[in-house]
Amino acid sequence: MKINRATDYGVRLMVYLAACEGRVVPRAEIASAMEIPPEFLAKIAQHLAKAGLLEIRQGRAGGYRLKRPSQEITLLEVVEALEGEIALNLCVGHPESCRFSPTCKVHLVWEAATEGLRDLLGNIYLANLIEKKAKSDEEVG
Amino acid sequence: MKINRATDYGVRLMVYLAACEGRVVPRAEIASAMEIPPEFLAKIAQHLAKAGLLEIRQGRAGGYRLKRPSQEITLLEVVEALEGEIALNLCVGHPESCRFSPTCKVHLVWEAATEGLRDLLGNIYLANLIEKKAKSDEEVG
DNA sequence: AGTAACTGGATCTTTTTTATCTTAAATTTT
DNA sequence: AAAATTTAAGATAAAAAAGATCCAGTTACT
Repeated sequence: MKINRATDYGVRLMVYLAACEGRVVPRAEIASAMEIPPEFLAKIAQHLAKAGLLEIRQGRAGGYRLKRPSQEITLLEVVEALEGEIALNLCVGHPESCRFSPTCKVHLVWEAATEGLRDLLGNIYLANLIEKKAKSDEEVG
Repeated sequence: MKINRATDYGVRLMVYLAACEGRVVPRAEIASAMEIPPEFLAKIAQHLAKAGLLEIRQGRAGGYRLKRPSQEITLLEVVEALEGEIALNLCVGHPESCRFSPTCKVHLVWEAATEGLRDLLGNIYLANLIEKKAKSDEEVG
């Protein structure tokens, strides 16, 4: 019951991009800053791109960039882009996988827990997750 | 981000035992009723026994039985007996595993989500999960 | 054209999960 | 005490998933 490494990396990637505000960031920079194996990062980025969460620029000054504003991308989207829809047990979302699920009270618990988790992650936006750079009027004023 | 099969089986086992109200239930019966490979079930039961959740009777009329009343055993205990303490990401419970965690806002999210999940499971008791047999005064009114 | 940067698919290694096999021990019945 | 039944505990194995890497090909800037 853990997210996998790819998801962890993917979240780091997205948060890093959010902090870069629209700049096209080369993969090597992210890999080094976030301590992610660069080749693995490439794969993760490709998934996130297919899910419409980031934009890939190929060619000489290529790299990655968020596709949408960081205020509009939730952690849930990032996680589910990489792991598929969250389901804490097989029977969640696939009741047919378990003969007992129609009458099973545990099934209901897994569903409730899954929903709770999805709700929580669905209310957190990348913008909430970046360390705010000190801005003059915030910092001094 | 799923419980594993052993945990699913373990929960079924515990709920089945809860429904059997203190009877010593042979492994074969549980395995067959709950559709769990018997040898695998044995391993799971051993774990749960070590965690003090069930009692194993060896020998001829042997089998398994809850160690404590079903009103006092939570789903959280069962899950954590089999998977270790729930932690949705490596960094939860082991902040030293990630260089970034001291300042990482995502870390806080994983912690909050983990706590949410543990709370939910910690408030559900085996007794809540068994199908009540129709009792005359409940059923007929 | 030349170079820098990413793609997409294949491959490979390691780890985890799931399951089984085997010998031994415990307990009840005869 | 012997026999029958039932589980223990450790080893092993098979399958699946996770994590990582490689490379030929493509894109785009200068």
